[in-house]
Amino acid sequence: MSRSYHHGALAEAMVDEALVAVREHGADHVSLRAIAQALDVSPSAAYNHFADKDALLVAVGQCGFAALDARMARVLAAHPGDSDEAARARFAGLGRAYIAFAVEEPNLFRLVFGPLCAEADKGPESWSGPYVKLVDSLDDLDRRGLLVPGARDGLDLTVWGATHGIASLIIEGYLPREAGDALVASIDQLALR
Amino acid sequence: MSRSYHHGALAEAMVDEALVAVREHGADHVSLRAIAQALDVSPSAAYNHFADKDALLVAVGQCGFAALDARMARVLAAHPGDSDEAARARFAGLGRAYIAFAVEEPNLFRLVFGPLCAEADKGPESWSGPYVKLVDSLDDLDRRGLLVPGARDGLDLTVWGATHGIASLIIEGYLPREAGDALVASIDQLALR
DNA sequence: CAGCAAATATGAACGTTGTCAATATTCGCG
DNA sequence: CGCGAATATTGACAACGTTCATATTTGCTG
Repeated sequence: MSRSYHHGALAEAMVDEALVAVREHGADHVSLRAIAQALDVSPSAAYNHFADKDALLVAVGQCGFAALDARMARVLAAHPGDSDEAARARFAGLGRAYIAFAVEEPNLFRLVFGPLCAEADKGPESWSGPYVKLVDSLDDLDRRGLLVPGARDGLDLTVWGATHGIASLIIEGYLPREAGDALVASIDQLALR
Repeated sequence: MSRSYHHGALAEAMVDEALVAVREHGADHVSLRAIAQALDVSPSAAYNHFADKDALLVAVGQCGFAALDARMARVLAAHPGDSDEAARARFAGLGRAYIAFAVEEPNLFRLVFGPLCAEADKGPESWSGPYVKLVDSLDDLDRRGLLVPGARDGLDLTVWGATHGIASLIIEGYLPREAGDALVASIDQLALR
């Protein structure tokens, strides 16, 4: 036989394969059977590791979430230091990274923030990654007195919302890619000094 | 026979039925066959009026878009007058209406701004409705000198993005419903004076 | 080392779905 | 009336998610 009866690590292999399929064709238009076939495995083999096709997609979404978090972490690492300049660069970079992720991986972005994955892990606990990075960055700016007075309240909401919204609108074709930079500039102009 | 062989106005009837189904179960989880059955019509009858199942969903999305536009128009009509107060109320009301639509009709909102409908009518031409209402409102505030100096540039982007993003994040469960009001307050605080 | 239970994969099957081709029915116009 | 265009039907097809009974493999325990 070409392969051993047992695949060995089917769960992870299926997530990897599904990840590729999602990035290429979107979470809809992904077939469990096709993924199984690509892995030389019976279609029903998946049900030993995932309750559902949706469960597999949720696992893919968690990978996507991790990728977004890693991208934002990389930005923070790229602008270290205690200077005001660095703090500004970190803040702007976080927003740009968020939008860049959406633009480069729109199907993954849609899955991560779609109804399917949102049901799975709601609440900002598992959301600790990107969310606290934004909050920390804003706190940092605030501590340095770089924020417009009185602007801190609700600013995380506004910034996250604006970033997420612009990212969504760009990848759906409602706004051009340059809108990302314009958004960052506008937020800087509104909230920073 | 219960009804004539010809249904007469199948296209509109199918859109109406599909609209209900989308609002209840989401654009995914909508079956063309089920809609046809609800209308006592053969499954393939739809293909005389729509190229695709997707085409039908796009038509539903256009209804949803019209509903959003109508909601925003109603807000403008509810706060007439030339006063600064009215202008502020119109601006805040537009944002609240956008978010309220998303909260009350999340499945419709997702369809309207999803990849399916976005492909159909991209560009702000057909988008004239809600988008120009926002732009006009901002221009109005600017003309009255109610905007923070220098804030007008890119503010439509930021406001639309923030509103859209908050709406999305609320209906996916990442943010509580109150975030809508907080967002409006935060924008007022940042951009208005 | 033997053997047994748990884990894992298979195959066939079911019901459902979107879609198409061929056919039938109806409508409106000459 | 009759004929073409519009509209609906029937039947079929392939693909899908899912389940069940079965087969194979692994790893632990005696």
